Amino acid sequence: MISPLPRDLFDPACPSNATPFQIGDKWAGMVLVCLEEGPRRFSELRVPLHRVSAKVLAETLRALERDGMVTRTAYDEVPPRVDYALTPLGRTLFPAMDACRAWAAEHLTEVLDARDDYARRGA
Amino acid sequence: MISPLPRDLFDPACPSNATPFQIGDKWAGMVLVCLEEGPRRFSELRVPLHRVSAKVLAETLRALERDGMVTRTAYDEVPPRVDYALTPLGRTLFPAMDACRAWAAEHLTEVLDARDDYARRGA
DNA sequence: GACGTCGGTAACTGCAACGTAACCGGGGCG
DNA sequence: CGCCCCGGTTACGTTGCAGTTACCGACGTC
Repeated sequence: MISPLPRDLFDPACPSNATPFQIGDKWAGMVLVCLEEGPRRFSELRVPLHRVSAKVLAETLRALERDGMVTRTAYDEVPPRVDYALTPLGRTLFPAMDACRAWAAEHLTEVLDARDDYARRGA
Repeated sequence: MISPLPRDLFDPACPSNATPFQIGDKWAGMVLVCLEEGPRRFSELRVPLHRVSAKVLAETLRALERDGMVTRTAYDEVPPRVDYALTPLGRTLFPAMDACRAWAAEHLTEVLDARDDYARRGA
């Protein structure tokens, strides 16, 4: 067991949930963040990503595997076990992702204020 | 007239077209890039963004205006004239966008190779 | 009077994303 | 026997995004 994933990515206070950037599809960025500290099993990923159905998580993981961002390792055991880990290529995404998340953390309130102003002007 | 927009953003060689990142929606990032050098009219934006329908471009611009990224200025003239310009907040996005585009420029071939490998393993 | 310009909007259509629920194998366990 | 475990797959329905087409007003031009 590596360290737990303490963050709730769906917390409205979490900038990653409000970033205007996305990686690939809607969930791929969050999956990469969940893998940052080490390999995870399918069902471990489902805990922090509880808003994602198994189907969509499986599709997201296969897309990331296809693009060389993660590796999928199946162990021939009972009960079956599979884990997913970042590749070196996947790790190269973090600087860019961090820049996006930093932008969101810094400017989120400005965006929300702009939306309020816009709504009031329309009203 | 400011300088023209020479790049074809849909050129397969253009990394911005292959970035796994998006800003907001599918087109917003490209619109911001097109506005980087100065204000543009609606129909000027349609030239480099010729793959976007007028409807979607209008929706994208309104979303960016709502979020305080661009300003819309309508001149009461005949024929009507409207232009769009980046706000200071919109300009703050460029460092993060540049990080994303740099990632794509650097790693695009690796992603394409990974896809080829994946397709061959599946075949 | 017909047509073009500019910056859109409205209505319709198709399709991809996403969610839900059921089901799978192959063993362990009560 | 019957049910649980894990890591999914399959079928099916809904939602929302994107594209196409047609149309608008107010004026200039042929």
